[in-house]
Amino acid sequence: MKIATWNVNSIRQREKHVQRWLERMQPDILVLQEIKCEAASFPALTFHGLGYQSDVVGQKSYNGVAALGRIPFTVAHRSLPGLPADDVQSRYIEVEAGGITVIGIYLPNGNSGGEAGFAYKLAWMDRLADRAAALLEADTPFVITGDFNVAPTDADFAPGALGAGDALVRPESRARFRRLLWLGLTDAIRALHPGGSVYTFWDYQGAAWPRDSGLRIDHALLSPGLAERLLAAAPDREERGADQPSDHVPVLIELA
DNA sequence: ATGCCGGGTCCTACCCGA
Repeated sequence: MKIATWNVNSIRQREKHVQRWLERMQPDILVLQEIKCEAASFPALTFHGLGYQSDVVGQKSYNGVAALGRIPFTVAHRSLPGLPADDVQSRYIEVEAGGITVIGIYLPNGNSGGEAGFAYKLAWMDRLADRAAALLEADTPFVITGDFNVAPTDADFAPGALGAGDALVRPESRARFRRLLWLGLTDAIRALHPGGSVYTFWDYQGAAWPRDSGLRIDHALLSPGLAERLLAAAPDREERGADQPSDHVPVLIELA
């Protein structure tokens, strides 16, 4: 089973990129982040023509996530359980497919909005840990994948690519990421690539891509049973070299 | 740390991302 994630930075700008990538890689499930549109503007017909059903958690201008599947899937949640009822940010989709729960997330960046914006990120991560704990308690096989906006260790960003006060590396963000691991989840990319740079994002500015000044912030965390089935996990760097690319590349994992 | 790039939108100056 192949499960993938991709922050596309506007699906309307990246429709052709996603189409080509689906044809090339044939993931069973692909979750998307930062689609930056409402459901009515999502190019569902394009993907349907490739054999993919879709479900969209849309939002105008900002955020927005979606799931695409070439195997049947059902939607379990369109928002992160436990968040306040008046939270309007579209950042979470949870689907069930092939006997697995696939959670696609666009975790808040935390650098805008001052300390309140950072507190929102941390609260979101606390609710995510609650959700993971509930699924572990129920013995549900699951993967949480998407744009976590956390570089877990200093090996996960190029020297100089981030300042020490950045919300992507602040100790509070990293502590909450570690809590997910301590619950028993496996960081799929690091399990198979324990050393070195395995970046998933390169800024558009400052020639970050040609200098390979990247970040590893898109992740796939596996429940214990799925970790035993892990065959492959890697970002697809090739996509960053495409014409008019997203600043993130897809991350693909394969399970036996 | 930022806004050099590249999305978005009450359409064009300003907000946001990481």
